[in-house]
Amino acid sequence: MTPRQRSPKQPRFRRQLPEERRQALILATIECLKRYGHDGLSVRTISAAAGVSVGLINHHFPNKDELIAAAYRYFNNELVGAMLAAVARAADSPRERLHAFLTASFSPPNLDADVLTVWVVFWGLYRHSRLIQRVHQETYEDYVRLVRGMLAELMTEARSKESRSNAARTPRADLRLAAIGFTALVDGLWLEWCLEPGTFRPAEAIALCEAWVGSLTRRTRGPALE
Amino acid sequence: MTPRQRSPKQPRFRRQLPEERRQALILATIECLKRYGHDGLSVRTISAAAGVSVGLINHHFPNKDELIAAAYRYFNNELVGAMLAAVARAADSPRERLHAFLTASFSPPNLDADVLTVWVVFWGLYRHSRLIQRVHQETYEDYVRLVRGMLAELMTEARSKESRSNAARTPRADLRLAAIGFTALVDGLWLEWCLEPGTFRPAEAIALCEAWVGSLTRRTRGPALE
DNA sequence: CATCTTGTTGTACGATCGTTCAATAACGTA
DNA sequence: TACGTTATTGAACGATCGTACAACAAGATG
Repeated sequence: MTPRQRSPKQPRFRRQLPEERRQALILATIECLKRYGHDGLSVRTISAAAGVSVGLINHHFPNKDELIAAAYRYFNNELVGAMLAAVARAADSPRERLHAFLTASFSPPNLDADVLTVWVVFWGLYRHSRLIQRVHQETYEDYVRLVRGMLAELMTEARSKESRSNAARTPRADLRLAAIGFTALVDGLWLEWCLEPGTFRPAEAIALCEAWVGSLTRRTRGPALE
Repeated sequence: MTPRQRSPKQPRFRRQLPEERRQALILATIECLKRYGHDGLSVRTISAAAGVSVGLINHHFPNKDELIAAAYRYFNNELVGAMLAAVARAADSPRERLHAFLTASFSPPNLDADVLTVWVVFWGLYRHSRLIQRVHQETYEDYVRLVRGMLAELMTEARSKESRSNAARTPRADLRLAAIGFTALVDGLWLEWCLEPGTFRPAEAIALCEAWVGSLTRRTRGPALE
């Protein structure tokens, strides 16, 4: 009987370093977001998921919004970090780097409906929360720089390989628009797949993106302008 | 003084037909969604925006979720209807129809950060609400059919114009992937603009989409497959 | 003008929200 | 072992949530 009875030496809880506990709460927040969407963002749900009492959140974070912003920062950094790592891991051919980027974009853990749920909730908070806006601004620029860098490599490579006569003709405006279009295509396909996974395979999404980049570099002006 | 004093014959409220009141509540719901995001979805906020007391919502709708689902249905129908109308209004050239579609997509009232806010909140509800899922399924298929129809026109036109020898070569798979890629590009650009309106102009988004479709129809296989 | 129907009001209720705070106890340190 | 620091608990608070419902009144009907 009473298998639940605590032996006298068994502590009822374990103290942790503030940094570790903060990280655990951040992970619990994201987990709740995946499981319950926006409704998962209550201190009671989060603290229960973290195996901790309600009051502890306000001991490690000034308020709930700061915890959510911290979770958003972690989530963003995780994504950008994974992308940077995937690209860095690939060979130094621009084409292979792009392929690595796309493969990472269209495979787990990124390609997951739960991940979309998390993003959507954060987007929903974006417009009315200065905190979320600031975190977005601070973390997203690394992602933009990565995309622009990859495309710039590809376009200069294609430019130098194609012809030596008009080597400097590709205008800067094309890189800007190319990055915009590429990001839109990747994000749009990712969104589409997460909303309805049955309609196409990840490999097809990668092929679509690579074909877009291909038609971009085959002719110097690309599909960016008619 | 007391300009607020009601003259004895002034009625304190006006009775309306259930259908009219329902519609007014739906419009108020969308308005609150635009203004306050997810936090605007409370019966008190909505009823205040509609100039009506709290209890009236539960008199015209079985519960709050049904009101939200009705608002989602209206919002979807409004968008799809505007798109169908814009395309129907255009001349019968497939190119012009596509242009009309893109122009409607990338101009007000669709191209609006407030509209994005509304979408994001609905997406956030999608995964955990059977009601929202059903409404989405019922209303979105018209949109998909419109896009597929436009692209099919363009591809068959390009096919017959290009060469009579291999007229029947364009595989069906290309239309499917083309529609997927096109939708992704349009939605992705739209999302990007709403999140950060300063980075590119609507006309540039339209040009990007038309260039994509152009490179799709120039060579029979298009950028869909390498 | 009296009557009836029913759209509308506004209070009340229980549940849940985020936050506060005094009490508790885990665990490093002397 | 005794002490001190502080991470942790859990009850309590006021606010707000969605819903129910009895009372009210607008407007059609006779």
